[in-house]
Amino acid sequence: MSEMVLSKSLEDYLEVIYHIVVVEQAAKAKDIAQKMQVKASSVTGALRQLAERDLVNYSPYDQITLTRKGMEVAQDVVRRHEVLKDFLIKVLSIDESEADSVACQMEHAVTTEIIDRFTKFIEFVERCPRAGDSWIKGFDYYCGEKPQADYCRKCITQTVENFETNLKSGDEMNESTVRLNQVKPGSRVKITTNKLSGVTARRFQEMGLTIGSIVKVERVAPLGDPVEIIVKGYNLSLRKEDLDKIEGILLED
Amino acid sequence: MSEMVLSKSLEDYLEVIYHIVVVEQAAKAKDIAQKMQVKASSVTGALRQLAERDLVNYSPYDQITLTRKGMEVAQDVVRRHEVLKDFLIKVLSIDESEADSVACQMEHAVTTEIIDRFTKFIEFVERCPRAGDSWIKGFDYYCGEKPQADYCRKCITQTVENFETNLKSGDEMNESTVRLNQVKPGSRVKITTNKLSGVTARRFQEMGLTIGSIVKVERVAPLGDPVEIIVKGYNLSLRKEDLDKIEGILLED
DNA sequence: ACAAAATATTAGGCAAGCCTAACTTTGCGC
DNA sequence: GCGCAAAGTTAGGCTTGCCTAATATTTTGT
Ligand SMILES: [Mn+2]
Ligand SMILES: [Mn+2]
Ligand SMILES: [Mn+2]
Ligand SMILES: [Mn+2]
Repeated sequence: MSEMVLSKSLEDYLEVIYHIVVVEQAAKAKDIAQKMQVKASSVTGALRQLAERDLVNYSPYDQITLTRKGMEVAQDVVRRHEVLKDFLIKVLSIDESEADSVACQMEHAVTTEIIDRFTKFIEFVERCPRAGDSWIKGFDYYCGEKPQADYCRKCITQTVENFETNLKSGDEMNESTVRLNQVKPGSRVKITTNKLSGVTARRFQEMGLTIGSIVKVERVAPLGDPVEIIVKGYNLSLRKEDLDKIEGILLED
Repeated sequence: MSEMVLSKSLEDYLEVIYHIVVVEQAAKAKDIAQKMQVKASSVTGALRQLAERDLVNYSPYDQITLTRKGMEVAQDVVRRHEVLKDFLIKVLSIDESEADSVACQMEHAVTTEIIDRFTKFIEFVERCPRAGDSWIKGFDYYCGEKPQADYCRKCITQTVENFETNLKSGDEMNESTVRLNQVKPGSRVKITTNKLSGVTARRFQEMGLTIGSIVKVERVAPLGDPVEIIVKGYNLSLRKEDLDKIEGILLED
């Protein structure tokens, strides 16, 4: 068993299949070929390799779906892709379609630890009162023609405003992270952290409870357990001890 | 002629050869092999391809050097590498050796425009009074165990301090960019921008006047032209009109 | 129900990049 | 100058990942 190192190409196939099966219930070779920009015969070859590694359920002329393990790996690739794309768009202001294609190449170069670091960084930029949206706008401005003095005047003004607003409101961060088990029925949360592991982690991921997904807490049973949540349109019922390991950002209604 | 799209592998060979020839005067196949972690016979194959594209001067058993074009392309690859590595180390606090190996994979995925954006961003983080070193330290802290409230108190304090210091000193940026032709003899400058193009650009690059390199202005001739500078141990004599197109950060001392 | 069209697979081939093993060339010590 | 070790090259082979062409299967329309 062990390391399961996939080639860039196979990671991309997995990614493409993932994006198909979250919409349809099974992937067609033709659609995979079209999204991968390859001929159908290349898809057959890739599917054989993925099936050999137990990442897709496949046999000739049969339905193509992801196995449990395949779903897990695919989601990991997709997460790397999305985080990098987010960084390129939100922080560097690269345009969406270029960000997407560059992210899809970079995703194969980075470890999960580096992606976590990117995630934290984006989050930090969004939430730190010294940074935030206005700071990123400042960066755009800074990238312009003769920006320095002008930018800096704005920057310092903004700094003071932020400072005063923050002190007044008592809000130290721009948004607050909560654990899912602290959330009251009716609230929505954007998932940022998932510390579950093993089988439970997999199960939840498959149910759509992934980083970045938005979850609404629906009902809490009389004894606080189980808790019913809605994610991607599905109702799920989870034990409180598991919710404890999932964090997110509380969204305004 | 036109696009000259090199494979990742050939870009890496070029990069390795570059790093050798800036120290020795010619590259040995054995050393290339060792740095590329590849057998010597693979090097021969790569050299043939690079020679075919006019990037290296090579024929069997002969000296291996970079052509003008090869030097240019190599420096472009090296720049992509260094900028990404810098970002990973300075902004995300990834450790040096991992940053290096990840950068060497990412470098093949990014365009020059994206690299420019990274460069500007690193510069912005270093120079903006709202960010700077203390902000990045804040990020490290933020990544720790239970950091939020605590971090934010520091952050806000720091913001105010920065604000006051900046207002007092009248310095709006943490460091100031100067054009090389404005620099007085004896000063050192870290190059950040090079707007030269064509043959001149190439010549200067070859002489070691690259982004990030540190240059000392030695003497200015009576009429202000030429100017003598030291870069990477070499004395160079440049015309004032060219210096005009090069910018950098003035270093203390 | 069955032919035609669409979809998928197989077979065979090619390029890139690496390898090992066998060879040639170079250059150094004596 | 000569002989030998080190360095470099060539030949041939392997894997990955793509292709085209031919074949097989499934789906669709009547
Ligand atoms: Mn990809
Ligand atoms: Mn991708
Ligand atoms: Mn590289
Ligand atoms: Mn590199």
